[in-house]
Amino acid sequence: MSGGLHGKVLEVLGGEIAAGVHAPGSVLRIEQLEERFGISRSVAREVVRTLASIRLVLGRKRVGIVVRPREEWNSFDPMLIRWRLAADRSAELKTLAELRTAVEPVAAAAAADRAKDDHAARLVALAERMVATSRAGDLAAFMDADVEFHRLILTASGNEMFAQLHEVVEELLRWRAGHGLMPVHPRPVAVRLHCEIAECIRAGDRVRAEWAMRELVAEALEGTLEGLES
Amino acid sequence: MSGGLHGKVLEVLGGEIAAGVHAPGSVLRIEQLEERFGISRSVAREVVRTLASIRLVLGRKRVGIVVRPREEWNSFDPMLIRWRLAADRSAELKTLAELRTAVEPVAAAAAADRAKDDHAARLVALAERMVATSRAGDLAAFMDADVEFHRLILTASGNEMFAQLHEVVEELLRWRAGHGLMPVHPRPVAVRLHCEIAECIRAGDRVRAEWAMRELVAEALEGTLEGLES
DNA sequence: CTAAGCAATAAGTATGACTTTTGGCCCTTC
DNA sequence: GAAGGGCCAAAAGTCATACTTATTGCTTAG
Repeated sequence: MSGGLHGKVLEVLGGEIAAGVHAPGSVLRIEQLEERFGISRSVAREVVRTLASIRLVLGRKRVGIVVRPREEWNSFDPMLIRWRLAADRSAELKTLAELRTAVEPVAAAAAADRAKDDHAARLVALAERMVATSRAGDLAAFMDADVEFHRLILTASGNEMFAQLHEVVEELLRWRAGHGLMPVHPRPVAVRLHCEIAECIRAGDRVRAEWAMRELVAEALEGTLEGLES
Repeated sequence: MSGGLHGKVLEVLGGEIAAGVHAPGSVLRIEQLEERFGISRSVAREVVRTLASIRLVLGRKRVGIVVRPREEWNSFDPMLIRWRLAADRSAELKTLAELRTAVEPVAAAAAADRAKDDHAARLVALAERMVATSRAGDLAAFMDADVEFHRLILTASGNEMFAQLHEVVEELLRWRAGHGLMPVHPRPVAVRLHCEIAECIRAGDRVRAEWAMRELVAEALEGTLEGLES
């Protein structure tokens, strides 16, 4: 991922495959990669191994490195998500927004059941901070609080898979803000819902927490889809 | 994954890490792996690269291969899911069941919007088959139809991430059946819900499809959690 | 006691040789 | 001429070794 030859080459080649430069079924050859990137066999092979673990490619003897069909790719891999955001931002954002719609309400319900007291307290505090920053028109601070709010719910859900999606939610939130599609003052209804969710989780009311979150993400999805028209 | 030295070693080492044999923060060394498994440097390094791509480990110069904390692991990776099912089946099943609860209702709604006619028709046919096999007491055939039913909805949702979860759902369905916790005849209410879902998707009624699916997965989650007591 | 520099260590990279699998070709056979 | 078996070459897979680079912890000088 970070510096190092492996990371650089991986980034380029993975990005290309994710972008569809190499059609599914087409084959790459290790030697070809060595020449193209001026790298040694070891690095080329390790890059291929990494791509194989994301299920983007499959090495077959006497054939080469074949690009697998998209539906077999491991779409949850963070690297692949990055590459696809770069390649076709709107399609990937749509997919991610829909996933968020599915997960966050259930995560909120779980958090209402399982959140520790200090987590719940922190949630309430964050909701209050959102009220304050919203009134003050401090959008940057509002966004930070929003991101942290959702991250906290996902981790407090006690479900590791939910927790892992906090990066996805953050990406969605920040993208939407960065597109000026959010009004100068966040919508009051959204702020109110955040407060309600925090309160329900603190009170252990899983049903209402889930409902409020469902309302919130429904609105957010709508907004995101509208934003994708441009 | 399959045969080959790489796959074998990966399976063992990955399984160990997932099972907690190597505590987070502990370090492995490439040379150590070479000796232990009687493999060459290349294979050892490629195994480590694969584990690194699942975010189980992180190679650091002058230190070694350090095991990352659980919350950083890529819990959606199919390999890791397998390893965790093997290591702590009930915990992982609980996590997966909860994920399913979140995703399938939204997938059903999306399918109601986007399913092609032939997919919808196939869904209705599968629901009918479930009625028939249920009446006949043919549990194996019922299970196959059930698995295919959910797989079809997830792929028809048009969301690649949802589609990818069909293996998870299949695992859950088959596990529950294989535990005799399912009555000899599937619960009539469940069969009815499958029919309703298929019909709603065919009719393009996203709201009712989502609701019916929510009922279905809620019941399934309850059943799974009960089954996990034993 | 701090900061600069040095040395040992382990991953990372490079290279070349050897092994194994497998897809295609050819040749036989019915 | 279609079907089957066996040979060959190509490409991944594996191995062994040498060399490079970054980093940590120690040592030394200020």
